[in-house]
Amino acid sequence: MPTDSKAAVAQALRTAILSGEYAPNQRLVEIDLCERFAASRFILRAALQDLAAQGLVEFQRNRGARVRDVSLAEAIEITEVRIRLEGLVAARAAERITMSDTANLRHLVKEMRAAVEHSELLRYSELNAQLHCAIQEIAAHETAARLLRQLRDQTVRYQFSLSLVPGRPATSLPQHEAIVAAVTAKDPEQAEAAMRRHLESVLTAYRALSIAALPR
Amino acid sequence: MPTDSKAAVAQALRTAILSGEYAPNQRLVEIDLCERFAASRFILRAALQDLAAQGLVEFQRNRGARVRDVSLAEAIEITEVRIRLEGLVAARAAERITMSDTANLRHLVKEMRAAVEHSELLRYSELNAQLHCAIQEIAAHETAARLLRQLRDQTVRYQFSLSLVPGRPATSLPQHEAIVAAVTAKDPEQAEAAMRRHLESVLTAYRALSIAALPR
DNA sequence: GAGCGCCGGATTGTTGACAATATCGCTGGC
DNA sequence: GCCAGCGATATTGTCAACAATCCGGCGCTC
Repeated sequence: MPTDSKAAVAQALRTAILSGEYAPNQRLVEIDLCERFAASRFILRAALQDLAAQGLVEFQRNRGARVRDVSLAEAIEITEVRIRLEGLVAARAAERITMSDTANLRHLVKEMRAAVEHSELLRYSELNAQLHCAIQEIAAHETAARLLRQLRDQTVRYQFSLSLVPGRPATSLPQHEAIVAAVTAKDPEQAEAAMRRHLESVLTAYRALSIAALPR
Repeated sequence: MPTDSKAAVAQALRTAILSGEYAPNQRLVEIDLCERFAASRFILRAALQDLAAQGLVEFQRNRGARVRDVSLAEAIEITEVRIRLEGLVAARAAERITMSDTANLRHLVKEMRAAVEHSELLRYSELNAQLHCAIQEIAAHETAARLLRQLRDQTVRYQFSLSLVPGRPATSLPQHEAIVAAVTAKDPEQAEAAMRRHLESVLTAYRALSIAALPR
């Protein structure tokens, strides 16, 4: 990328979008953003183009940029891809895990259990992200990690509503435990299988949402 | 994207890079490209940024763009991802295939067989791409297709050298036949497995290259 | 003769202004 | 009262010029 400030602006705008500060389909007027992020239109445009390449915003000719609205159907497609990629990552993590990694993962699981017990949904959701992230770091698979980051960004909106489905933490906690068990046992195949099972259940939850949404 | 000409320039430049007209690490001087593609620097820059987002070129601050050199290690990572994604796509294709699709796939296989018999390497390589492409179209999985296109673009260079490995077509032809057989039999699991086996063998070939390259 | 610093050309990064286009409200006709 | 056409305004798309930076060659010193 030409400039370094572009990256900073892109990152700031990304977090703003992900935090829901800009709603899907909301127009992103360049001048307003320039003011907010104290950047020139040139820089801002470059940042927008970056985010467009990552699927967070989309351009319409002569109508500028808007926050891209990913449909539930698309979220399902993305999850189907994630199942495979996170499976790969889990397998690699099982091959490469060290003892300090093991301690870290077990600690995370313990905290997740506590969060579920105390019904701290937000905390659980946060730990969930941390766990997946930690496994990705252990795997050290740059290509998969980059793609997963992108895909996850596109579905944050749904991840939130998923975590609100009653009973979701209760079903996903043991799955996470199974994943960590297989990864720490250095069993790539089991790890991949456990991760796939976990995300398959996420996929099922999405499909349920999708059916629920149909007959409004 | 702002303009439509940007997309055209990006596409032209992409094919130029993929065809090897610009070598890895070769500098892409903006003015020269402007002249060649009859575009303003503004447009050209936007196109470059696009290609950078797709991993085909990379920027170095104040030193402009150059063709990105993907290492063999990276090609291996990419293939590991492709194994999973193409597996997903094959499974989906098996679920959705129609009769006319079936005829099309079988025709492609027949041509591949002929190409192998006559030792037409280039033709076989071309048909190979067509087959994978056809399966992707049947699957109609936009998310996976987009990612695969990107990943494939990054590895074209290696795909060429792979097809020159002696005996490669002989081993990959039956694998392709197995994939088509499973997909046309509408058996998603078999299709995914067959595709994975096929790409695993590609991966093995890459690893062999990588070892051969080590002791220079 | 080798190394170091300086200068000039080449190339990229950035800006502000201008042109093109869409959006929206207004006016007038029916 | 409503719709079509039209003009004003807001916004984006593009450009050409300017500033910043890097690269290579030159001379100077030791």
